[in-house]
Amino acid sequence: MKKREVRTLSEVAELARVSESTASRALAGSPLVAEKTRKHVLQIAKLCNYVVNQNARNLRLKQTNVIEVVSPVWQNRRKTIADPFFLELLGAIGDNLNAKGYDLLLSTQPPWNDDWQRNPLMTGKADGIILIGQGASDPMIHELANDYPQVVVWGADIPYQPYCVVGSDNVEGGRLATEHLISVGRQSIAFLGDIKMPEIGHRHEGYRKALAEAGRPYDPDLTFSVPFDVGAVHNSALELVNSGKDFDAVFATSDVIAMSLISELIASGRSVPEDVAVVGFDNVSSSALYNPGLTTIAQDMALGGKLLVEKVLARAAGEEQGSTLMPVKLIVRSSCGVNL
Amino acid sequence: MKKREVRTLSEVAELARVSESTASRALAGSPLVAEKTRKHVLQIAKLCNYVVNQNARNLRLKQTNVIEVVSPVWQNRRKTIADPFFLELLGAIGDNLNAKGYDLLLSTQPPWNDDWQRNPLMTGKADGIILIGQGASDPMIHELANDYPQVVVWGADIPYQPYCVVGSDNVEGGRLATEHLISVGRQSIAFLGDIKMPEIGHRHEGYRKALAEAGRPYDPDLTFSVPFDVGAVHNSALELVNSGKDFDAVFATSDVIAMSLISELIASGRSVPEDVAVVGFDNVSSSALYNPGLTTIAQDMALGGKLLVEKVLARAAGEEQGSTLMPVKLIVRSSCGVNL
DNA sequence: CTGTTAGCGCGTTCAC
DNA sequence: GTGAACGCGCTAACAG
Repeated sequence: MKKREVRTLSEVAELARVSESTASRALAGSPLVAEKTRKHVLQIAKLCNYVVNQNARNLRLKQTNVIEVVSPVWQNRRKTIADPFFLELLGAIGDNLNAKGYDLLLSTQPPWNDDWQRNPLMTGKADGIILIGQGASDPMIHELANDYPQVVVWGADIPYQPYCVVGSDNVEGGRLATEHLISVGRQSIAFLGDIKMPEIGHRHEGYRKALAEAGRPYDPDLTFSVPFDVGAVHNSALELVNSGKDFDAVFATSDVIAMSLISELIASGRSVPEDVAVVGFDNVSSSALYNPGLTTIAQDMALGGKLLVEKVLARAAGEEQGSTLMPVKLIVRSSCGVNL
Repeated sequence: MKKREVRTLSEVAELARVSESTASRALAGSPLVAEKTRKHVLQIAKLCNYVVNQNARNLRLKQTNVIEVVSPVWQNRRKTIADPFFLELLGAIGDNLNAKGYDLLLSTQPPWNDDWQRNPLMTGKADGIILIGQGASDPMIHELANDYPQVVVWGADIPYQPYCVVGSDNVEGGRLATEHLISVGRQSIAFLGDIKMPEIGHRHEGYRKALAEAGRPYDPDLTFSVPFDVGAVHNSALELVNSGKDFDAVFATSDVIAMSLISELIASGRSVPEDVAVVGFDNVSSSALYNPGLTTIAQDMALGGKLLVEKVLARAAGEEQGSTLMPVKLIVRSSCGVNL
């Protein structure tokens, strides 16, 4: 079994009887080196299992080839349902980063914690940051993006905040969901989600828009605001279920929330979709496996990951990059019954 | 708005009218520096928003404060259901790493790809590696762990492979699941899962053990082996559903597989738990939200993350660390009906 | 084409 | 207590 001891460039150079520079050039595939000596150096390097020390290389090159991904969701992980949506988006980001030769540093803490010591751009740990979700930290993001252009966020495009964001067309998503519920003959449609979060706020806008388009009145009592926290999701679903309100449909603003709601509905003796139709949001992979199959609004996570990576790398390279709103799609399954 | 320009230690030293060494010592909190000058340097540093460059620091210290987490699951992500189980374990790992001041480098590629160039231990990118899952790459893991002790894997403890693994007692889990199905009065219990994967193999052992303990015969035709790949999960669930085999219970080896199966069962007109009882594995958070609530075997992901981190850091520090088998627990919900 | 020199930003000997 | 010098491992500028 060959030992994989880490060696230094100078050792390789010595063994190959060339200078460090030539060894370096050979390894980097520089055209400034003779084909013969290049082959020689490469062979020696392979022989002693040499690999360049990225740390030293990065120090010299003043770059890192690392992008940090931060999920505020994680800040209160213990209270939070591990939403598969995040994993799917993370996967897409990882794939795209990898394809471009970048590493992914995953952080559970926002960059502005510990008096900005956590900021990987300041500590030289990363070349850029992808922030997942804005929530309440929008002002901090604003400040961060103001100092560092190489920041991109996944979330809602808030007009007066001029940082680069990639996200779905949440207004249209909300509209589509609600429109579908209306088209399927439902009369009283409730809304379940934390409208203080920008993305959810937009979905609520779409909800009201669809109502208006159909000439329906908007009843504020049918909007149930729920923080993204497992106890609260549960409580709000319960609150809605036990509200005594008369509703025959619910637009739940995430698939996980929809599932939580449906399980409560069923526990309370109501059936889905017969008694109440439900549409979710995200098109998480398990929504197809749910019983009943969840009708939902699909976000294109693959495209999202691609765009986030493209933009953050472009910005790290000094280019300008604007925000992008991605189209959404209605996926019809069984949780709303059939068209009447 | 204050600019957060990255400055160097020598600049801070100059501004503080001390040498680089003293500045370095002051920032590191060394006792070799006078309290007065320490305060002074710190103030200057704060004033110009100085943060030490970790890259340079690490190069000097020959360490990285980074642990790489690799999930082979990701190698074929496009075909794979984003299993929430992974996200929950990842979260636990991240929390523990963070608490110890370590960063988490997430990799979609195993360290032995690209002729070992991906190995973060060789490139100086990380101090240790946590591998999630063994699957078919067991020989490569074996070789890797042989060269580098600072590797820990989540999976099944295969006796003849002497690397450090943390995992659940899968045999006992399989036994508990099957025993429950028996105790609930089921006669013909099928097994659904890819027994070529070590962990699933152990669960299958437990399945047979419970059967034997109850004096039941083992019918190989009731074991349906399914690769962890979305199409195949679906196909195998379908295969099982349409097999014509006479079964009134299924032990599905993950919650996601269980959900997929149940949705097929229902589509085929059978009801759960009345016609067939199902128990899953993992106790993923959404299993409580499923309809019907999924009876399952809980793995302690929080403990798992804690142990993985403790062991990898200990090993990176040169200490010995053996494998750990964690206890599992049966969580009874509605998918098996009530005890007869 | 190749070797010599210098320095990325920091921590740590060793003198004073 | 403090400063000067050195080197972590590598790449880029400059000669030749």
